[in-house]
Amino acid sequence: MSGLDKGFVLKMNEDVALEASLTPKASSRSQQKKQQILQQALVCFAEHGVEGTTIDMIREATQTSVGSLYHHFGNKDAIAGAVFIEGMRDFAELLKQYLFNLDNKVLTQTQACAGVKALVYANVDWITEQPDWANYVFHHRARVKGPEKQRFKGDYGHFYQHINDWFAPFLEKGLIQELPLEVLASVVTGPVHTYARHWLAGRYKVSLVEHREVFAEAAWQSLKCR
Amino acid sequence: MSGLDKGFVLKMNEDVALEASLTPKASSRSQQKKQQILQQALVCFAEHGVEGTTIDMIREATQTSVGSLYHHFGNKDAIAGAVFIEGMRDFAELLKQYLFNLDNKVLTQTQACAGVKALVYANVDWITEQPDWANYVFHHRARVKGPEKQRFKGDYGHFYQHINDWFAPFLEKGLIQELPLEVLASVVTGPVHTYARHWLAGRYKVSLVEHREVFAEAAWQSLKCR
DNA sequence: ATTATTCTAGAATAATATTCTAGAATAATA
DNA sequence: TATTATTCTAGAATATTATTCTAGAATAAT
Repeated sequence: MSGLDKGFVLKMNEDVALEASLTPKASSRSQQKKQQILQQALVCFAEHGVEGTTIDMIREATQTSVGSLYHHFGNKDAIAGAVFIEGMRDFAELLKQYLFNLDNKVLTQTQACAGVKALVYANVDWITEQPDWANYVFHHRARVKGPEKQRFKGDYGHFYQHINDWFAPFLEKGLIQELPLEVLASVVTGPVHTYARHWLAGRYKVSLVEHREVFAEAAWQSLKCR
Repeated sequence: MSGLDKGFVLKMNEDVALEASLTPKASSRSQQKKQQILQQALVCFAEHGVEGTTIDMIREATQTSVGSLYHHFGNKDAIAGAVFIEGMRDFAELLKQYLFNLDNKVLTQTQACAGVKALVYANVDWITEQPDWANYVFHHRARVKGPEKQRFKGDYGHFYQHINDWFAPFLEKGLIQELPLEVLASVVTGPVHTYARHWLAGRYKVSLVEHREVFAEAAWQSLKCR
């Protein structure tokens, strides 16, 4: 941990604080219920797909009532969207640890390489530890809608910015190729994600983690300046 | 064209012939209707998403009846699955042209590079020409179920094998890194697909095709032997 | 020309999401 | 602690949408 983690991680801190101040103490028990719903919903979704799971299944799995479900989330799709956001938050937490504990003051090639590889490692490791969540996140980004979508965009944008900032010095010093940010991101995560999608779907037999170093090395080779 | 295209392209030739022989001439008009349904379904899906489009929308768009829809396809999901398969077939057609017109008898680094880049070009160009279809294909592979899924698996497996065979000589001669096939595939298509997903979703502003050469070069750099 | 088959139509049915109303639990305030 | 306000739970009622079913029209086979 340390003093690094102030105010980013999807910049949820302010928002959570704000919400908490709007609805004084009410939450705790209620929040637990919401978490339980999201958790059980993920289980259902992983087993039957989002369309395949009925509200009634979630109701049964959480030992609650339709009224309660619709009270906490306005409709089925809002549950699906919330599961996505929760997953992304969990992933961001891990990535934060992997990247922001590295030093970006010493601008050596070794450090640039470590940074790039940290991105790959974080992806590989989270996907490996949370296969259901990862698979869900891969397929259901579009479930996030309306105001939730806007909020997520903002929060994730901040997070993305922090990553960008971390790498900026290395780019300036010419240790990493000067490509558009989106292209860099795609080159680093693309291969891992593509492999992961197939593996999670059962189409590839060798687990993602076995290629952890291969993907990390490939990413670095694509990005480093020659 | 030429003498290259015998019996692959998703190995549909035999099956189509078989089906045609089972239901002698019946098809033509019926097939046209099926095609029209798939086409209009894609339009609806692109606009409202699969869940967002009702059977009634498709019925209206195709000027037909529910009975007719359910006669041609057993249920809504079968329509969704068929749209996916049709899209993949269209893409495979293009890839075939790009790759199999190249020479793989002359085993030079230049030719190996051309082969790898052809894969990237085919992806970039098809996605650019058929953005709706591409976006659909990216998100709805899981819609293919039951016997259709098995058939698709077989057909696509054959196609994949042909690509593999094309590259085999270059691998043997040590012009391309000896990595597992799935890893090679992920490194080549991963960045393009990842960028494409974001672009198609409107999250990236610069169009995919503008990075065509960048992705092609990156793929080659990752794969070539040093 | 007759018969069989495939296709179209739309009403009837079934499955499922969503809304609504009443009351229970919990928190806020005095 | 008693009172009041708010949030939460429950399940029946309703609405939406997918699917089935039956009859008849169009097309193909003999």
